[in-house]
Amino acid sequence: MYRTHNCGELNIKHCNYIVTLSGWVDSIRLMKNITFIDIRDFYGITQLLIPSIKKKIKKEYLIQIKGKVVKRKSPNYNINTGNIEVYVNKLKILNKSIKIPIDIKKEYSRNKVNLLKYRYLYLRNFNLKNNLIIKSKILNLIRNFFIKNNFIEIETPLLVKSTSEGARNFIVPYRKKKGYYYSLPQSPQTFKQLLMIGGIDKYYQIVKCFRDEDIRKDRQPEFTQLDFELSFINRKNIFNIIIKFIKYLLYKIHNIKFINIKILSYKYIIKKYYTDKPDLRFKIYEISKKYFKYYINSNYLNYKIYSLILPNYFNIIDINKYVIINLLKDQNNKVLIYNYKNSITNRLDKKVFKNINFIKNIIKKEFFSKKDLLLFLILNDNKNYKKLINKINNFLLRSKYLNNIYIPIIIYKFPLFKYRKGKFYSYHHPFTNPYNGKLINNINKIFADSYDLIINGIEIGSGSIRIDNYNMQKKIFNILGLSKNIIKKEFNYFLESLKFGTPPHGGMGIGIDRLILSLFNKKDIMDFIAFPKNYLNKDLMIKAPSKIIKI
RNA sequence: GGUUUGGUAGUUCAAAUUGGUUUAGAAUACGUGCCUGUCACGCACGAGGUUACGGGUUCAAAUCCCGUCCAAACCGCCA
Repeated sequence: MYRTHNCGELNIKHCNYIVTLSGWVDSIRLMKNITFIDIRDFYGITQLLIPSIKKKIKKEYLIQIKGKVVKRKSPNYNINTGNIEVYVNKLKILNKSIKIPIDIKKEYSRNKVNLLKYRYLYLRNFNLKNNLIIKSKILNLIRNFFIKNNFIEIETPLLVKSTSEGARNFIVPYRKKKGYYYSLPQSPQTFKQLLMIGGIDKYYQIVKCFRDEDIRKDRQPEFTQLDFELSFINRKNIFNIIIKFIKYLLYKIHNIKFINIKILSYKYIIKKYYTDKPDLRFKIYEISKKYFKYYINSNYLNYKIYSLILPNYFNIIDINKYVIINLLKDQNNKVLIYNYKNSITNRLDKKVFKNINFIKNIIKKEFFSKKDLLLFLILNDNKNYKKLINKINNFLLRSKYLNNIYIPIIIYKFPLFKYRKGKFYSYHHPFTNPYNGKLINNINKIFADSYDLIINGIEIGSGSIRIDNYNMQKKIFNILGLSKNIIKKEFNYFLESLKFGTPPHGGMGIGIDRLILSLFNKKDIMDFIAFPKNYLNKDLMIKAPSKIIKI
């Protein structure tokens, strides 16, 4: 027997037990007549006490010991097993280790070669290991949620057909006929729609997807997606499921019971935040010059004025210090602070503003609660004001007060197409239904029945109500400029399928790694993948891609 | 595909102002020894470098130039 207990479970209750433990040597503290060894396994660290050590033990040796659990003279409160130690009387080396090329305990900056090359060693790192545990738990929660809601998990093929639409495909040569290829799927899109046509009412799948594009901090060439699709639903039905799902996760993970998920149109979002993935944990935006003549005094016409809404979870004293110190470096800049109270008592800085309604309006529309604050940042219109705003923005984003705040948004009513280089492209994908099921002549003004889920500025997933009508699908392909030949070769099977009584259906794909990033306020997708690829889409550990060795 | 930055002990990083005798350092890891209570143990000593590789310029190259390889960030791309 290799062990009676693991290295993370022994405590004061186990005193006088004779135990056997196996694990890696985490650290050695050697003295003349006494030696301490920290032994580590998946579950934790236990201190061993060895009166006289005879064997040569080095770091990362795998050892097995037998001994008695005793109370420590001086406890270490930093670890779970800190009250006890094991008085060793048998020690066996199970496997030796050479000097290791990375420092397991260290937190490295991103993407060091050795972290990827010796990824199996860095998996022994406490944080990385914990991240993988988190991911496993979340996958479990996801499955629970969908099973509870009567979805069934169905696998779709990974060897599929290459299409000219969308991201580049990874291709796989076909052995039986030269010049023919499979492609790895970018998503199970058409397959899940075919499942709906096949009468599978509610489907979900946790599935690998592949996109041959360059990576970013939140992007890998192969990634895991939560994919789901349902029949006989409309947009609102799906929003309800998304809301229920996010609430479920936040409750199970962070014990957050009340959360307000906003549903906003694309038009509104873009107009207001100039981005389709805003982070609403605080709001900072420039007040458009067109309002100036009504609301701003003429002395300030040449200034840039930003409004900054700070919800009550910020510590205003900290923010004050930073924002004001930064802004007032240049004496011409100015900061004005309003809360709910002094805006209704009509406090007005007459030097700057003409009209209190301006301020009241912002407060009415933008405040989450009456404890929020509205700051006006009145900036000299020199070249540095953008840098300053950026700095403040970054400062707020890094703030510890944001750590447990989640503001999910569902954005809907995207454009159906985007026009680029003389061609129309699908904004979402070519199977998306138009917003009210009808096309109009002005293609630029057609909206889509599609939606994105954003949490704290991270795009978690997107989906749509799909086209369930043969003619509509054909029209969309035509607008996209797909030739008859391409339609026939790439999508014939799909078009055909729409002729057989297709149910109304829709769904969504959610990037699981990004979901985790947003739920844990993390930035780097690699931290949640056991064996990630580097910036050239290479695996430095197994050295892939590689030439094929012919035997 | 484009732009930019970088490659120095096993590892993480410095310095070496414009080429000039620098001992190319530190921390950590490693080795040897000392230490009865450590827990990031401590202390002493030691070993460790063809400055990524190849070529060029020069009396002289870590430093300047060219090429190759490797790495990082951003843009493009991600229907």
